[in-house]
Amino acid sequence: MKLQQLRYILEVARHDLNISATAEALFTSQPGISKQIRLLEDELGVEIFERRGKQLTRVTSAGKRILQHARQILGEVNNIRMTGQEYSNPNHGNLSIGTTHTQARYLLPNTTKTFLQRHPGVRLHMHQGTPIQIAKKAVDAEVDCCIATEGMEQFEELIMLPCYRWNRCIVTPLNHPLCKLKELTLEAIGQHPIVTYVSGYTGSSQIDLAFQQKGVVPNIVFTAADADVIKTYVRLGLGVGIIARMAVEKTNDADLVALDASHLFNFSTTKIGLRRGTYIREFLYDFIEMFAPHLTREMVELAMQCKNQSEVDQLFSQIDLPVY
Amino acid sequence: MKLQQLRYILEVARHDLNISATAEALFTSQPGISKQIRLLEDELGVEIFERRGKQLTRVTSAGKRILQHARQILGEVNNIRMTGQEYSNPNHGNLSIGTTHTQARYLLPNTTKTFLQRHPGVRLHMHQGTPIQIAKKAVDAEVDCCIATEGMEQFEELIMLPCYRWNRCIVTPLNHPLCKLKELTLEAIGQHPIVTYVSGYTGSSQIDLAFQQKGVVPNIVFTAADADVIKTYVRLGLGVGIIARMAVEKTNDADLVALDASHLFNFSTTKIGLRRGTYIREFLYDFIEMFAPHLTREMVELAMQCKNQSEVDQLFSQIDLPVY
DNA sequence: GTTCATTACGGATTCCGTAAGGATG
DNA sequence: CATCCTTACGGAATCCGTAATGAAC
Repeated sequence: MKLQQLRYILEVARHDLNISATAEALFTSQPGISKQIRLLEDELGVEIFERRGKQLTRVTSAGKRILQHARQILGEVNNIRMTGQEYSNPNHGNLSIGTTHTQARYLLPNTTKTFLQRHPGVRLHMHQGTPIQIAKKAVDAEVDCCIATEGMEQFEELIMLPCYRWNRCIVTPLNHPLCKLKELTLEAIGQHPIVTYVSGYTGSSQIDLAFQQKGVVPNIVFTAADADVIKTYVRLGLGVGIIARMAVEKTNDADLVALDASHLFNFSTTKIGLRRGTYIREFLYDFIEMFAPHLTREMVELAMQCKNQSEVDQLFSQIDLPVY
Repeated sequence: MKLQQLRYILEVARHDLNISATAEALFTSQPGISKQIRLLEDELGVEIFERRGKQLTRVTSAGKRILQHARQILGEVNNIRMTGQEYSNPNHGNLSIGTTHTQARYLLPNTTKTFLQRHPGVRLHMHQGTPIQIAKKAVDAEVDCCIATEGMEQFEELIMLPCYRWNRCIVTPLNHPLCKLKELTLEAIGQHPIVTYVSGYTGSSQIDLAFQQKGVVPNIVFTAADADVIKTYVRLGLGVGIIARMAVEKTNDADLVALDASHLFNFSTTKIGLRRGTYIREFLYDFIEMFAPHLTREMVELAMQCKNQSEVDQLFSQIDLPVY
């Protein structure tokens, strides 16, 4: 049994059982992969892939188990590699973080700035995308961690650490009718066209939920993936915006009015997602703690040992998260 | 990184950092191992072993971590191998069980007989030894599981599943003064020379404990590793025996009197020890359940996922064990 | 001087890429 | 006939054993 054989079967499984495509992706030849897989199957005495003629049709039952173990093995191999790097060059390396626009634009700048000053040898890579996209990248080990508010729950392999809680505000042009109300209500908001986040982004599900519970059908005329775009359309008079409170800046947004709407929507919690079994380098611990001070190395280590997310949630149930 | 390199560093660590001895044990050459280790260290950029001149003196801090991961990897590699065997030949294979004399002689015969009938393709190997010896074999994967009453607690890597509870009896020659007592007491026993188990065997610690708590100093004239030897010396009139109740047989021991002593000693619990992360083949599940019917496949799987022994103990806290 | 790890080197094996062959839809 | 896996084969790299070298106790 060779490590590459394990790598090959995993990659072939990932590429829909297409050896040619796998070979291309791995910059090697089909016959090479084909042969190694056969050799492994011969050695083990079991077929890992089911074949119809010369086509791989599906993973056998034994294959499924073997793939599971192989995944584990390659994860540990990576951990060994990381251990090597960590000790040979603790201050150098790469840190890849998947985030959404909201985090990258409004929350992370301070953290990253300090981080880069403290760790001049580390190169930081920001992968931006939808929560689901970046969660997938975390699962596939393309990024070391991901930061988002929703969409990560569906990935069993991710451990999610709560970072902070936040709520929304309504942004309107100056002198908008909504500004004159004594009390902001969903019903009142519902009478105006609304501009807000695309479904699946930045806690948008809580917005839908709140309106639904009140029996108000919001007139959402436009949705965007980030607050900057939303604010632009609010400025154009297209409607009132519902965005995260931290996405309003005093200096840049002086031409807008931000009305706090914390009483109208449930709070959302932004989380850091880490792949189970991933190696956490010293500077990643540092980054996490800088971003969310309660996520000390000790807490993160405890959380990483949890078997499922509910254990993690329990671990943090006593902690007061910062509110933005 | 190669699997053999990982195997080599583990074996060298196991052989007190002696590459020559390791080479001999693995039937290969020193230079081969030496070189592969160097190659691995070069690849990782860290020394795994500390050297004084050309001698390996100890494992570096990075090395300790790497060894940990390597252990994990080779365990999974073995699991893949076992999966292969399981599927290619579910009814054939080897089952190695480490046990003490007491189990092998008095408890296991029925189980093994039925087992061999049910699984004609499986070859059963009994490794006999002290509880500590067989626990070590389980840790080193030389046996698939071990069965003993004490001595296994000190091995973190073992998951211990309770099988049954048992207590002792006093065996004497016919017409011995102890037989005439209305009530058997430790004080009475203490007035006769005693023949019992060697320390570390078959719950001997409970015997010491009971006497100690009563303030009686037992006159132990002879100890042996098994009840058969003890009974022989009782027959010779050397003293009264304290042995496990299940070690008395009606037919063979008609020339002895067995006095129940359950009220004098704490009950002991015999357990099956399984190495954490070990692969359990179908027929091993069957063997375990035949030996201890409450240890169903489901229960064993649950127990194997426990992080520490106290979790396991909790899992079985509600279960009524058989008493012998 | 004995033990033990490293370096040097040569033979055998393994790996991997190209090219050709065969099966499927 | 286009796609895709397998077999065949040759060159390159790797592995492993023997022999020689050198450091430590």
